[in-house]
Amino acid sequence: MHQNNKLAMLKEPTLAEAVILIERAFAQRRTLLVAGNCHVYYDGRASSTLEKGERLLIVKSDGSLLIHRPTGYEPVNWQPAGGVFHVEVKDNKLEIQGIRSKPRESVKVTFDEVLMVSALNLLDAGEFLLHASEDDMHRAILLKPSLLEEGFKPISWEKHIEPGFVDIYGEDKDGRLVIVEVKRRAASKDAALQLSKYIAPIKAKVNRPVRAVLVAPSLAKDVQRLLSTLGLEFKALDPKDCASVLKKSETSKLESFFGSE
Amino acid sequence: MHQNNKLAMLKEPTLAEAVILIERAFAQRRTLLVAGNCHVYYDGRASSTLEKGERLLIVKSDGSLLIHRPTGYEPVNWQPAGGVFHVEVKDNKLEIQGIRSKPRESVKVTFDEVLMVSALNLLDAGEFLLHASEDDMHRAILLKPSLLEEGFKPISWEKHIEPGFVDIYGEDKDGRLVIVEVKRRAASKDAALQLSKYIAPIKAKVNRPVRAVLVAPSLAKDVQRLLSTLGLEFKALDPKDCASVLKKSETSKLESFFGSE
DNA sequence: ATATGCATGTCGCAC
DNA sequence: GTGCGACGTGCATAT
Repeated sequence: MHQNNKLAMLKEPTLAEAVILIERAFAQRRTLLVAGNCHVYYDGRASSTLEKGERLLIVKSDGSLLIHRPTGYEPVNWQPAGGVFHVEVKDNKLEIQGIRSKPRESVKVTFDEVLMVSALNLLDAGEFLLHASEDDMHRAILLKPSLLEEGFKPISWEKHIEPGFVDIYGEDKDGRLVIVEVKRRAASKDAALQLSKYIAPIKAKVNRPVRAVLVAPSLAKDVQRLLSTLGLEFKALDPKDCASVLKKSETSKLESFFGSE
Repeated sequence: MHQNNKLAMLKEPTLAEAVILIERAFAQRRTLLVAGNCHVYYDGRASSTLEKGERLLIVKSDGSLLIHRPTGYEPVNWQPAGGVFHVEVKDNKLEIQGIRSKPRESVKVTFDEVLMVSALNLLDAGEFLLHASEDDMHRAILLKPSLLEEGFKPISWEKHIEPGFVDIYGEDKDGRLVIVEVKRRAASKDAALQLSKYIAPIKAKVNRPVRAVLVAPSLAKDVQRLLSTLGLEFKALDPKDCASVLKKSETSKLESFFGSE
């Protein structure tokens, strides 16, 4: 077995050899990888069985568990963080079981052959930044309301109006109220209906003209017609363009602080 | 390097050694694992950066890609199946890039240190079976309508009624129409609203009493009140109980075929 | 090809 | 703790 502070690994170990390394990986909270021939049972919110085949099992230091088949983006079985684990050799098979409470569920993986075991001590404090989320779109519109239309003045955002929250709430150049629903993907029928359900309650409260605008990069097939039926408007806006607006704003803030050259 | 038909792996290889194995893994469509210190850029539907840290990269034979940090169920970056990959050593760093079309996007992983590389030839034809989906609930009710209520007679399912599809559609023991919306989790406000929007169109068409029943294991906090407001009913039903009903039905079919002993 | 809705969704955030 | 909505959601299915 190769082993040092960062990495311990076994190639085609016996089950007895594997179980020792796996136990130590659990005890020391390493990232554990086990590749081999196994079957899997899951029971919890639903239940599933996976017949024998070769897969990769990953158990992370926070107690999350993933079982990956050789194809597919998604794990075939999994457990979110917080599981506790048990490993043993029984009937000449290596059993790894992860149990989670709230909700109560368990995954049992039974290997009859292990290709590889690896215990990794991964250190990762790197920052992760994502741009062009729906939240970026909100912020871009608040920062530069003309993205929606000239003369738009935001009043509030994430405002709670029964029956839910309105993304952005403002008034147009003629003083009419504007309700804005933002989507980072092509707006579906559902988005239009969601927006429409706010109109009546708000009209009832404010007693002045109310407009409702759906903001999204595009509209799904038949949503255009639905919009006119429901009396909604549409404004095309791309999430990545919003991210640029925010970035440019950061840059110009820096420029105003440090000078632009 | 350890190597055979199923498994090739390198512990703490030089970048030059790593690149050779990685290229071969791509060429032979192996499942590739690379653990090491890296940073990641993503650009496509959105964009992201991940600063340096130790992670596990997985590239599967179908061209899906996952980057896993040492904690968290979800990959921090990823690419669904269909990507094409390129690897090279540049500026004394190992770069692996995955590119996907439709939508156009790419993930670039740059390692400055590699802890481990592994290329696995995983064979997996095992069948996967899941029980207790929403679809199982539909089927259980159709098979045994008394799960909903005594005297219920299903007429159709997944019936298209503007503005969408009704899960199950039937009539009760008194001949009233019943619209059923099924949820496998606690029913939310949204589920109630979704169901309610079918009532008016259907009433307009059939000109006889219409009931609407929400079927779910439980109700979210304030949904009870909303139900009375909207004139909806609730029937508690657990997805796993539905799965048992289906399983028992399978068993009894087998029994009627083979005899129960 | 596009649109619609489920998912063992997961995750974060507000109440 | 529970509810609610976003997600680079992914994915299957129906049109």
